[in-house]
Amino acid sequence: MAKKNISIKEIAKLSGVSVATVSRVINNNGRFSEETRKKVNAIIKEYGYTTNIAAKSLRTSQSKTIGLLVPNIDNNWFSHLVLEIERIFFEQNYSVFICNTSQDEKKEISYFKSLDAKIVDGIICIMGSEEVPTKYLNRDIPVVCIDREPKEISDAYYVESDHYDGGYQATSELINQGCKDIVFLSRNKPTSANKQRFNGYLAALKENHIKYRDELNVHIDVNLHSYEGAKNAIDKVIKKGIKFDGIFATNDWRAYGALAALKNNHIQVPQQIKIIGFDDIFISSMSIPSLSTIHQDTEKLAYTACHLLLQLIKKDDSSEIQKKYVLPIKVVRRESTQ
Amino acid sequence: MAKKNISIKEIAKLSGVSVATVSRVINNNGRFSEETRKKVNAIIKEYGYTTNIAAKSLRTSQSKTIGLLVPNIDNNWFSHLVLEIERIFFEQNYSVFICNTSQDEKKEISYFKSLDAKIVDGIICIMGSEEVPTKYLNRDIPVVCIDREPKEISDAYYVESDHYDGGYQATSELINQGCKDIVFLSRNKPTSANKQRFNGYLAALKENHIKYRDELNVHIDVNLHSYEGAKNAIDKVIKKGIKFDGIFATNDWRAYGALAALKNNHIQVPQQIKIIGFDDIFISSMSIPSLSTIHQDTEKLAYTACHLLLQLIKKDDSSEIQKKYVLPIKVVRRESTQ
DNA sequence: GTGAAAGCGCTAACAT
DNA sequence: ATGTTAGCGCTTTCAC
Repeated sequence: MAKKNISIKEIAKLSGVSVATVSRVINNNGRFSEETRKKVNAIIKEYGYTTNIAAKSLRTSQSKTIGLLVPNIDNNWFSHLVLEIERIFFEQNYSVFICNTSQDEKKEISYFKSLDAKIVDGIICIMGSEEVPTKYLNRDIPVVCIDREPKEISDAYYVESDHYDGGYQATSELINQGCKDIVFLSRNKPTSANKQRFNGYLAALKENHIKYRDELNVHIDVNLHSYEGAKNAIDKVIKKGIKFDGIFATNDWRAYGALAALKNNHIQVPQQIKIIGFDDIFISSMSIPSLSTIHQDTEKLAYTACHLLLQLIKKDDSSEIQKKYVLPIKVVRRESTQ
Repeated sequence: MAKKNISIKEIAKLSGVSVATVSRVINNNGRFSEETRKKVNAIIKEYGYTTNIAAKSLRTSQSKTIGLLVPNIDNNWFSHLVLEIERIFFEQNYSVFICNTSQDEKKEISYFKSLDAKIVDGIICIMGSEEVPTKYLNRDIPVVCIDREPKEISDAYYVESDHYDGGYQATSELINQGCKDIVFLSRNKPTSANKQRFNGYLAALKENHIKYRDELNVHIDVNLHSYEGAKNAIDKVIKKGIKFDGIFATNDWRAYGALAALKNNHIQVPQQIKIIGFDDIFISSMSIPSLSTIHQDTEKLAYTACHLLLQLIKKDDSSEIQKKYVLPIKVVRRESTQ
C-alpha cells in the first residue's frame, strides 16, 4: 500500500544513465541524444514519475507558485476575480496560494511571511490595508496590488479600475435622469477605491451646481453584509424623513439592499427613486427591475495584473513596465435609472 | 536591494552554536538551555529569519499544506465552504492550495499530480467527477471528499449532508402546504447529491400517494447560471401550459430564477405557487418574499472534513474514524411556502 | 553527449 | 545540553 515516489536517481539507474542526464531530459536542457531521451522518458512514464517540487524549489529558489491575498472570497466580485487569476496562472503552469485575509491586517502579515517561506515567485494582493507589508519579505519578489494604491509607491505595482470616473459617471447618470437629491451609499470604513468614487460623486454634483449635503452621505456598518447593511441604512434614512430621489450605491449588493428597503416602504423604483450600483455582478442584468451599474472589466483587471506579475517574475523588460495601470469603466444603463 | 534570506547556518554562526541546536530551538524539540534559547531567538528576531519550507518539506516529506479541489469558487455555496475550510486550517498553521477545477476532469487530474508533487499532506475535494483520481498520487496521502461519494470506496473518506432527507423534507413541506403538482427543478447533469435529492422527492410523493409525472421533472441547461437557467426553464413550462402549484428547486439560485419567471408571468408566490430551495444562502432570509429552503450546515461540513483529514494526516487513531459521515439538514420555513 | 560531485536549507541519528 | 554529519531530490558547473 505504502506508495513511494520514485526519484531521479532511480530513474537514472533504471535507464542506465546519470542523474544529470535525466535532469536534462526532464527539463529539456539539451546535451543529450535522441536515444537517451526516449529511454529516459519511457522509464518516467512507466513509473509515473513526478518531480519533487520541494527539492526543485530548494535548488532553484523558484516554486512556480504565486500567492494571492483576497479580503473575502465569499463575495462575488472577489471570487470572480480570483477565478480569473487562477485560470490565467494555471495556463502558465503556475499554482496559486489563495489566502483569505478577512480584512485582518494580522492575517495579512502572517500570510506574507508564510508565502515568503514557501518560496512563492510573486504575490498579488487585492485591497485590504493600505500598507503592503513587504518588509516581512526576506526575498526580493514582485508584488502587484489590485484595486489598492499602496502607501509606499516603491513597495508594489498596482492596477485598478478608474474609480473616480466610475463615481462621476454613476452620479452623472442619475442627474441626467432628473435626480437632484442623491444619496451616496457606502460603508463606514472607506477603501481607497470608495474615496475616489466619492470624489467622482462630488465632482459630478459640482458640475451640475448641486450642493453637497452631509445627510445624503449614508454609511453602512462594515460588519454587516452589504445587502443587509444597506437595507437597514436606507430604511433609517426614510424613517428620518430625509428627502431624496436617487441613490448611488458603491456596490450592487448595497443597491439591492436599498431596493429592498424602498420596496418595504412602498416606494417605487425607478418611478419615484432611481438607483445605480457598482460592479455589475451577474444578477444585475436579470433582476426585476434590472440594475443600472458601473461595469468594471474584471477579466482585464485580472489579465493585466497577472501578466504584469509574470513579466516582473521573468524580469522581462522587453516591453515597458508601468508602476500603475488604470483601467476604464463603463456605465450600464438598465431599468433602475430609466 | 537584493534581499537574502538568512539560513539556519548563519543563525548558528551568529549565535555561536551549531545548526542542530538552532533547529532544536526553532522547533522547540528540547535539549537546549534557556540561555541558548534566548540567544538564538534574539538573532532570529533581529534578522527576521523565516524557515525555508521547501528545505523543510524536502527533509521531512511534509509541507503543512493541503490541497483543496473545488468545482467553482464563483458560487456562493462553495466559496462559503472554502472560506470555512481555509479558516480552520489557518488556525492549525496549515496553508491551503485552492484549486478550481471548473468541473473539468482533466484539470482535476492535473491538480492531483501537481498537489502530489508539491508534497501536500492531504487533499479535500468537493464534488466533481465520481472517480477520485488517487492513482495519480505517488505518495500515500489521505483524501477526504465533501458531497461526493467516491466510486471506489477505498479511495477516500467522505462527508456529506443528508441529501436524500433534504429532498424528502423539501417535498413534504410543499405537500403539507397543500401542493399536489410539484416541479422538481435541477440541472440536466445530476450530481450524486442531486440524485439523492430526487430520490427523496420521489419518496415524499409516494408516501402521499401522489403520482410522479415526468413533465414536472424540469432540467436546466448546465452551461447557464442557475438563476438564468431556472428562469428560462420555468418560463418554458408556463408557456407550455403545464399545470403546477409547487416548485422544489435544487438550489436557492434556481429558486430565485423560478421566482423571476413566475413574476414575469404575473403569478404570485406563495399565493398561487409555493417554492422551496436548497442551501440557505445569505440572501434567502432577506429577499422579498423570503425563501423557504433546506439548510445545510456548512460550518459543520467544513469542520468535520477538516478534522477528519487532520486526524488522518497525524495518523491519530485514538478516536474512531469512519469512512463516511452524513450530516443532518433542516427545513427553514419562510414566506415562499406559507 | 555524458557523468561526477557540490550544495540548496533543513532535520535527526548519533556521538560526546 | 550541544555538535557533527548524512542525506532528502534536485540542478548545475566542470571535466571529459
